[in-house]
Amino acid sequence: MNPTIKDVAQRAGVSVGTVSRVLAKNKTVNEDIRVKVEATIEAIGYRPNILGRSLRLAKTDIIGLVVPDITNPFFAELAKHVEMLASAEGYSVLLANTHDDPEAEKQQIETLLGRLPAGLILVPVSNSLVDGLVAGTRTVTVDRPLSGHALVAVDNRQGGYLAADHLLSLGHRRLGYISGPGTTEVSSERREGFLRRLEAFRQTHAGDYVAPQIVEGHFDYRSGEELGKRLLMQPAATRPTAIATASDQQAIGLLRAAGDMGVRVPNDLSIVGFDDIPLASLVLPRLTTIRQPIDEMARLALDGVLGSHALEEEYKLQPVLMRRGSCAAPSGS
Amino acid sequence: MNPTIKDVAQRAGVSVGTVSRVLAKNKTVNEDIRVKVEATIEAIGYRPNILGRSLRLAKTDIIGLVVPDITNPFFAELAKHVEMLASAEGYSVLLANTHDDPEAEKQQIETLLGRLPAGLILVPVSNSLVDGLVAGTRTVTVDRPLSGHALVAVDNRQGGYLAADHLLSLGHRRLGYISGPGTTEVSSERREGFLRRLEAFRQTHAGDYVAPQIVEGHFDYRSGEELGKRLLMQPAATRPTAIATASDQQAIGLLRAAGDMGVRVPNDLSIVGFDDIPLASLVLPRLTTIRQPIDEMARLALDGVLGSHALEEEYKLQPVLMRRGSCAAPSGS
DNA sequence: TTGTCAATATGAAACGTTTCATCATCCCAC
DNA sequence: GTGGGATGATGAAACGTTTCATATTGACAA
Repeated sequence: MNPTIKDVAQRAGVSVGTVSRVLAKNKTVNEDIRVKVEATIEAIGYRPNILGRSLRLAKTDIIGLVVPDITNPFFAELAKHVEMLASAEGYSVLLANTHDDPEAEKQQIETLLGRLPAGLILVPVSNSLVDGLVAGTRTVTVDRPLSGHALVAVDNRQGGYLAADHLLSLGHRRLGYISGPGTTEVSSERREGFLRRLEAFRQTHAGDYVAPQIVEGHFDYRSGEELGKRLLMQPAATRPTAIATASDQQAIGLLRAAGDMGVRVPNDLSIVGFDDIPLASLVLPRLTTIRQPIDEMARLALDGVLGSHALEEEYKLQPVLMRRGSCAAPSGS
Repeated sequence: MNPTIKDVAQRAGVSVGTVSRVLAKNKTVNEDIRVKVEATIEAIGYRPNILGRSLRLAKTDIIGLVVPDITNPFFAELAKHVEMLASAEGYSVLLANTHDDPEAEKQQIETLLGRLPAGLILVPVSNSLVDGLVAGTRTVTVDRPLSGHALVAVDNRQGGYLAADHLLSLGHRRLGYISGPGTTEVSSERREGFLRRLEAFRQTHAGDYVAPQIVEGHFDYRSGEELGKRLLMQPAATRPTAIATASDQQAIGLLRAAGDMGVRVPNDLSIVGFDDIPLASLVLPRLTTIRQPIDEMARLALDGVLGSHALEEEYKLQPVLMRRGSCAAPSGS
């Protein structure tokens, strides 16, 4: 088997306690001995057994990361940043997928907690608190709130607001909105922000105001495509000249629907997405979208989980509008 | 703190050894006692401490998964399947990104090995063997080979062959090929397969044969776009009527380049990708591509790592051509 | 010389399991 | 009634650390 601290101690002619203190770096240890022990460690290729240490210290160097679906580019991006930052601090990341299933989520979180992680970063799918979640582990939720826990998220209302504002200022009046599942807070906040801006517009331009057409589905490509078709299937006179979506995936699905139906973007239809996933700037046309500063979110989440200070309740970040090629003034104007 | 096995033993009036045997399920234990112990466990909410167990057993329930970039849809898909299968077997997945950097890879693998994983699933970026990697942990590489280790991969030559075959049979003669980095085996195999089919064609249709135009870059979107532009910038008379790529990301980049330059797909240009990432069937037009059976690859990799049988050297899977909308007969015909 | 203090090494306990060699019961055959 | 198997519980050791109380040493002051 691998050499243990005992082997090092024996070979270096000191006690295991001393070796341990050498390992701990900051402890006071006689220089000569330190050198000898370090040489021995090098010589026999000793690597501390992390299990022994963790058992003794009753904590691990592991961060649990629970996401609905790692295949979703937004969460993949989150995972990448979390992993980068965590490994820079000597932590490893344990990945779990919930597939948007509350039952699976509960299961996953429970086995994760069983591994005594240093902290948990969670994108929750349900509001059902897992037993012991509150008590035990430092937990930060990302993107979606979970009562009783710190949340790192973008200001979704502001995001929806920006999308509507951009389209209105380009001159669009007949707007469509492709929403995410009505049950999720994220989704309703984005929609709310969108509607709030429209409402403000109505206050000042009552005559010019047109009620938006809203459809609702999932956050994924397919849903964007289907709902997009539904909105675009109308005669040109009533069909929206611009559509905002609750996710870039939806927006890309919508792009596809538009292409299928011969609706040109941005000439006949303007589109603004949400998230700014990497692909957003690679589709044709490049997608105008509301960017979530996901690197910043990862950093805050990890700081929250690893930091020793008390957890804030909410870290709301400001989304920003990325103007690209999928929006233009309506063709009539 | 959490209740320990000692608490259970004490409360149930038995020894810790007995509780342990109850936990082990398959051991012989008196029925009454079993019931009482289980009740006690339930009553005080005892959860075995996994660190104590792992230390004693000198092994963990953790699978290390090392990929170049979790943001790449292909690896995200791999991670999803590995995680699903692993968690069904009671294992958790530790995720590490190497960013295609050999130094980072070495670092990541070393800290991973320090955690004594039950096995390692690795998409290697370099051929430098990590010390102790061979000796210690059951390791399976995926997608790319690493000498001395089991490999799960698609038959890349066959994939390239299929792509060329499809394009030839549609009537294309002036072919282009966008390759991945020449240094990677995966990339050269795909290209090789492509060229082999062309060579066979030349044998039988020497007069009809045109040498393919080959460009080389990275596997990502951007590279596909740039290299695509380079190929398409030629006058229509010499420009390829069909291009195969080494990845779907490249193909999607190429799609974008074509769109930018007013080259219509599939009318003016046929495209066939490689991988069949989820997005492939969602772009417009839907991408004809060489599919890697990634779920199967994940299953084989996990079986290899967890199974007790000796590791095979190679599991080569057969890729399959997915005919979708990005290919058509050349417009002249 | 003795006492004191600082510096630093030591040994053992503790973390929570599993396992193995013992030990206690009980039942049955003779 | 005794011997001997089964059956099943027990106690202790072991896994590899860290830490804490204790021991050792040397220097220096009184």
